[in-house]
Amino acid sequence: MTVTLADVAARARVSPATVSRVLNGNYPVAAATRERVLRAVDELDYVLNGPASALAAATSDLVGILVNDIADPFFGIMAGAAQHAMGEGSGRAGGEKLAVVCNTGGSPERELTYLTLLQRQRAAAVVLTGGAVEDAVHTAATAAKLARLADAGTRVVLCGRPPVPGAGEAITAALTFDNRGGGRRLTEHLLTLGHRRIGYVAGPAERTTTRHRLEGHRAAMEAAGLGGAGLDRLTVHGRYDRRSGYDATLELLRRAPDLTAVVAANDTVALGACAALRDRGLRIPDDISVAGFDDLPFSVDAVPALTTVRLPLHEAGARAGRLATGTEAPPPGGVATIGGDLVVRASTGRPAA
Amino acid sequence: MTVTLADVAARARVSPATVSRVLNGNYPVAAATRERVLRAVDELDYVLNGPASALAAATSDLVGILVNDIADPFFGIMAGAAQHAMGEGSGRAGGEKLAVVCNTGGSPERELTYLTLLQRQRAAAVVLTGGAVEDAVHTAATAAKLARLADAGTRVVLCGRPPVPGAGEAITAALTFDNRGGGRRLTEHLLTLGHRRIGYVAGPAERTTTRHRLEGHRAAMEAAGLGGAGLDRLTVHGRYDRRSGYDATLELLRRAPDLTAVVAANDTVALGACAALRDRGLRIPDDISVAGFDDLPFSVDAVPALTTVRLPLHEAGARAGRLATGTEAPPPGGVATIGGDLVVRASTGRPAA
DNA sequence: TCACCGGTAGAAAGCGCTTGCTACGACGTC
DNA sequence: GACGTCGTAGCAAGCGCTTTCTACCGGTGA
Repeated sequence: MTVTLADVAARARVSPATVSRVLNGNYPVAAATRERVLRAVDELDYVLNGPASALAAATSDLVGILVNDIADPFFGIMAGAAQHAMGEGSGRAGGEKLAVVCNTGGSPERELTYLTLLQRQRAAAVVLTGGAVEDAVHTAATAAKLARLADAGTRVVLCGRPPVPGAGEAITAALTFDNRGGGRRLTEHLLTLGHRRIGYVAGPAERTTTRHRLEGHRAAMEAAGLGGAGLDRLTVHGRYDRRSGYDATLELLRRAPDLTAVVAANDTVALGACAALRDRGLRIPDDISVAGFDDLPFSVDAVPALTTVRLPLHEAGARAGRLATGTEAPPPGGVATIGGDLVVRASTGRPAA
Repeated sequence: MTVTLADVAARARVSPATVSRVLNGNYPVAAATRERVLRAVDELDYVLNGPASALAAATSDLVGILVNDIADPFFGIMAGAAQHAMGEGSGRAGGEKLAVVCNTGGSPERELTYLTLLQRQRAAAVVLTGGAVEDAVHTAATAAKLARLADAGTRVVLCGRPPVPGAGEAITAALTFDNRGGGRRLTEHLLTLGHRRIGYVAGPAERTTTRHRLEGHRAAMEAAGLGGAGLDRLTVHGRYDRRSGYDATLELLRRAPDLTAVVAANDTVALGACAALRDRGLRIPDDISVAGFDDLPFSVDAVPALTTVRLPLHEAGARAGRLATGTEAPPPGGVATIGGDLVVRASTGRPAA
């Protein structure tokens, strides 16, 4: 029924070995022979059997990209860039990688499940994007899983996620965002404008990204002499989505009606915050300033346009893709920190009085 | 080095066959034996070799989901839902599907490439989402490829894409959106409000989605006696992104400064349109109305909130996922049309005068 | 002219798993 | 007490490919 290597070989009047070599292009084959084989492949519409090939060669061309939320452009952009970068990668014809993205939904269990599935497929590489959950058990489990992947020859690259504690060896390269620095600069911007009562709508408490951004914010606040217990009251945790930003902002307003600025965990949350503030009759930035993080495409279109920290998601994703295919050498020490740029737009201004 | 089935068998003091059967759970194995095998699997931290298993069984647990743009929530939502639905699917332990999403970037070539790659992996199913490119050559190539996939046993399901001409047999199920009907109702809404000079910012000319939505729009216009050649002048094609919506709207305004409403190909484009109108000093909806399509999450947050056609992306994706895993029976005739609901919000109102 | 060599192609041994078929107790039945 | 029968487990033959090792051929330098 299905066409096999042997069929092609028969048609081209060569041995299966030769066909394999033509297809893999890593062994000298006379031009005339190659030609004949290629023609047979074409005529028979032959497609290599991936599993068989993977089994025999003990390698595969599958690359997994794990994301927390596939419906979130933050991940979509990185994943798309990574996938694209891999497509470019290999020069040789059949060398296509099957770059696939797996949606963990932010669940560490699903993350582990996907890692196992990829391990099962003997994936060539795995790219983990986004913040990690900070839970000792899961961190250890993840580290162990990554270690097993690594010594099965799978390349492991982290994109926008800090190095996994205890998995140092296993990781090919880690591209981490300077969330702390970005958070600090963002709040410094607000402080410079004259704000003193600044609320913070944070992401889920147990995520690294959440913690780092919040730490940056607090560092800035403390440096301005605004530290202390009050900060906790002005921080509300939630999910990284619009709805959560909306609710958290309402809660923030309830706790401190005299806020002059709200910093959101990311742009999506900031959008929710804006909606909440508007619904409360507050004008942005006249009555209250709002700032986001990430600079997703829609942020410039928000009304008013969002002040935020731009993360080079596209570049980071592309680089992760190249790292995963081995097209690019890992940074010295395996870890590279990627900074974010403060982008000041219309959603932040001087406080009212 | 790596643990194999045989190692597990040795440790559990049974034959490899028995281990395989325990793992696959499709053959009676005595409870005590099963127990022993499972313990060995655990102790050895054994992970099945996917390629080997796929080769021997001539099936795999890979399911591919093809999307046009992974950074676009329209696709992200469907893909996420599909992936999630597959996770639920199988009751049995090892029955996890590796649902992966592949980003074609809207390129028919890449789509074909991914289909080949999935065919090579002997994927269990393939889900194609989003509109197709209407090009005779590519349509034929796609139909042929789908046919080959189908008779290699791969389930093919279409989600938000019309049936592929010439691939009827090959397709397990097609879930198509009623883009035409939605487009018509949207424009009818505008007409009812009293608009007569309505511009249309369309998507790429050669896509089915674009054509269907536009046809719906025009059907409504013609029914209102507003058909004819003028329609072409009031239609500008572009990509399905914000930037394109911005530019196209400017062009539209240039052609017909007296427009009272703009219908956009989708919500993202509508956002760009809003930005352009605002930059031209027009107020929405006082000076001009704007409508989108899809009802993506951010649409309700736009200022003003976007009037649009809600597509049940989540449900469609989930259903596609179930269809792909065989959890749900295909609709009669293999094709189901999914309607969209008109959602009237603040971005549309009566024309100025 | 002959041994040797670079360049190509083939033979065959797996890669790790699944599964049809066989084997073998332990029962139940006539 | 002999013989089906049922429930379980093992044997062994591949699945389709890669790759090592071997073989062959025409040309070359001695």
